[in-house]
Amino acid sequence: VFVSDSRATILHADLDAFYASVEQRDDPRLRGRPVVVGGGVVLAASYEARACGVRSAMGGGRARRLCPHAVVVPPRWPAYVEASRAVFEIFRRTSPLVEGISIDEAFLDVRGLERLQGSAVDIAAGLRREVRGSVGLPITVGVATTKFLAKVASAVGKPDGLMVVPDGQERAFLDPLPVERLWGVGPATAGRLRARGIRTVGDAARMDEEALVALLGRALGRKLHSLAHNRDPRPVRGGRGRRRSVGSQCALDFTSRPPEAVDRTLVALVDRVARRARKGGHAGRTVVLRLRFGDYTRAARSTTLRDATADTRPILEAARGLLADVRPVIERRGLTLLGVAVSNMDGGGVQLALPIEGERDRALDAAVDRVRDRFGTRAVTRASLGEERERGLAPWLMPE
DNA sequence: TCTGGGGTCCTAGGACCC
DNA sequence: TCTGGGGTCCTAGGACCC
Repeated sequence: VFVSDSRATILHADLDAFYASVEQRDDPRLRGRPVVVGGGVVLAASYEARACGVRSAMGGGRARRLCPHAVVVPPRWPAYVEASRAVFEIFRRTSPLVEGISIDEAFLDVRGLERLQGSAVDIAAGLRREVRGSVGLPITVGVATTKFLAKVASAVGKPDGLMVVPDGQERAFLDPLPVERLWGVGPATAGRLRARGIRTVGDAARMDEEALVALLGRALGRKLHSLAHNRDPRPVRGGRGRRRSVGSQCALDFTSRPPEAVDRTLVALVDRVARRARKGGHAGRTVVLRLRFGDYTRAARSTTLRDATADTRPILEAARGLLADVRPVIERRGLTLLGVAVSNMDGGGVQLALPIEGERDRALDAAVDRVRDRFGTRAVTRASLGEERERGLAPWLMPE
């Protein structure tokens, strides 16, 4: 197919059953057999295991009941990180415009590469061959005119597939799909839609935007209305997106443990979060304590500091204060999960988190993005912002 | 269905300011 | 003294995603 003038140039590339596929690649005995990665909770299930109904995020006990002959293996994080790195290298060789979404998926915009590499479909096929050939993993690629539709296409094309939605065929492709395929429709939203008889994307597309807004709220209603019509203006953005929070949590039944044990866990969590924040050059103003109680209800408590920080001590102090406030609830209901996060990394407005030592340039880049986004101007550059700050014209850009 | 760990975004109400 | 409209920030909760 020659589609050099097609607008379908966005690729969504998604590794299939990623962790499980890495395990099958590295241990030939696992090939062709149902494989479950993770014991307590299923982190990934091979397609053989999925055939028995095993899904990720499922409890390990249920998975074993559904698929008694499955091989359960513990996760090997370093192997997954290395495999991901190798695949992303191929992504970046394929297109200069790559937006990573997670460890195993990315968007690529291949517009303008046709003369060099052939049509978007050719490029997608080549990408799949190369990932299979040099990394040894199956990958599915969706090709379409928008990010959203490329993602839907890859989901429909799984596993080990190539799914193209040609320019002009978008509605025909989307309409019959269940609404759950829309990004942002989970069990709760699907239930509300179903209660109104909306089962397919086509049903949603036929609704007025106001009706969807009335049903689901402003943001979600508008978004779903747009997506159902394949309106998704988001460009593929290269580079790292700006991180909004850094957190860590630990699921554990603390009910029979003394308060000192809870505090020790808190200290360890804060230490890990602060370390990771510093390593990534992040600092935030809001400290969040996440809790799950004995009855599996959840709660979060937060407090906002005067200044952004990535230091262990102020974060720990704040977290201890929050914990003390919820102590009575914990004593009544028990505690089964404790988490700490540092968020509010941009301090609101266009203000920037305090940069950690050595992070000046990255902080300036982020400030440039932020100002451009906020004011819709391209007139600002890193040099001009840095200069403004230096001359004291915009001290809020990078408080030190 | 007996539930991990890492995140994102949205909503709503209250405090506060002009 | 009472009131309006417009805005920001903070907190809490919820839904969703991988």
